[in-house]
Amino acid sequence: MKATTERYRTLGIKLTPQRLAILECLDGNKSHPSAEDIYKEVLKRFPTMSFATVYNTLEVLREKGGVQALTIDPDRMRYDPDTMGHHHLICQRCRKVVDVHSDVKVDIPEDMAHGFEITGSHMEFYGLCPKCKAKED
Amino acid sequence: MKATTERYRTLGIKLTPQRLAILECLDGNKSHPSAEDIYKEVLKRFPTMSFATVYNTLEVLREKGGVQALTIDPDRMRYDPDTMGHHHLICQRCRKVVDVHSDVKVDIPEDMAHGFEITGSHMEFYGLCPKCKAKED
DNA sequence: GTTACTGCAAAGCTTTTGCATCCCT
DNA sequence: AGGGATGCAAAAGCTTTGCAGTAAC
Repeated sequence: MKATTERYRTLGIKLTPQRLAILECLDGNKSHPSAEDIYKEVLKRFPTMSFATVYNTLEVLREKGGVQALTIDPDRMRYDPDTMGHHHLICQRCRKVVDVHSDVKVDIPEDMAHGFEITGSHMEFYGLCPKCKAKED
Repeated sequence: MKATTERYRTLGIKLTPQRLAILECLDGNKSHPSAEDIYKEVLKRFPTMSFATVYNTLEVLREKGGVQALTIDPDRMRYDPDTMGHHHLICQRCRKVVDVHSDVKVDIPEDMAHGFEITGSHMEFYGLCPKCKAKED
């Protein structure tokens, strides 16, 4: 059994060919794809694939912790199969997103937490990616 | 002349009663309102106010640096008149957003920048606000 | 056999745009 | 006076939903 299938099962959801294709598309994907990116990719293998199935599956995966929804793009949701804590570099010109795995522990002082019970954190670094920086001149 | 009016002029945009109302609504506003929040608020004083005017004005203000657009809410854009670098606490249940002004310098090691030219950063802390934490039990 | 997923289409929301009119400078 | 903003409505883009048929368990 493929590793992807195995991991899928551990999520405790019904396994379908479409869902398997979506998970394989996400597997190790560092491009932070949008739902449409995933749809287009999976469409190559499943010409009858529905957009609704992509959204439904992503929502289920998100609930089960199989994918992380990122709000880093003003225009659309982005998805990240890497659900371990990490941060992101975002190109403000072309919207490219790159992972930043940092050991730096991000903590907030107790007196600034305003009574919140903090469960996670995320750092975003904005700037220009190498390609867009080159075009700038 | 009111301080708000004065600051508005320094942005170099045409001053209208509607725009003034929007800026006054934003002035010192710590609630990180959505466009609709602002629309509803301004509607009280300008019953003929158009949604398009709110969006147009927010876009102009954003370009001129008079307001910051936040992508911290999956459902809608949020706006923040505080354009000085600061971070946010976000309640994942009710979407309440609270400012975090921290002196902690947020920097990324050169070797993790992936060639990006970094122009800014933003930290998000997720969790439950006091009210939602109380309901949790 | 049941449960629940798929696919299609339509609807829902937020945000944008076109255009005629009006108003600030 | 002229350029730009307003207001209205319609459109656009992303995402969700209802439903009948179908596949996974």
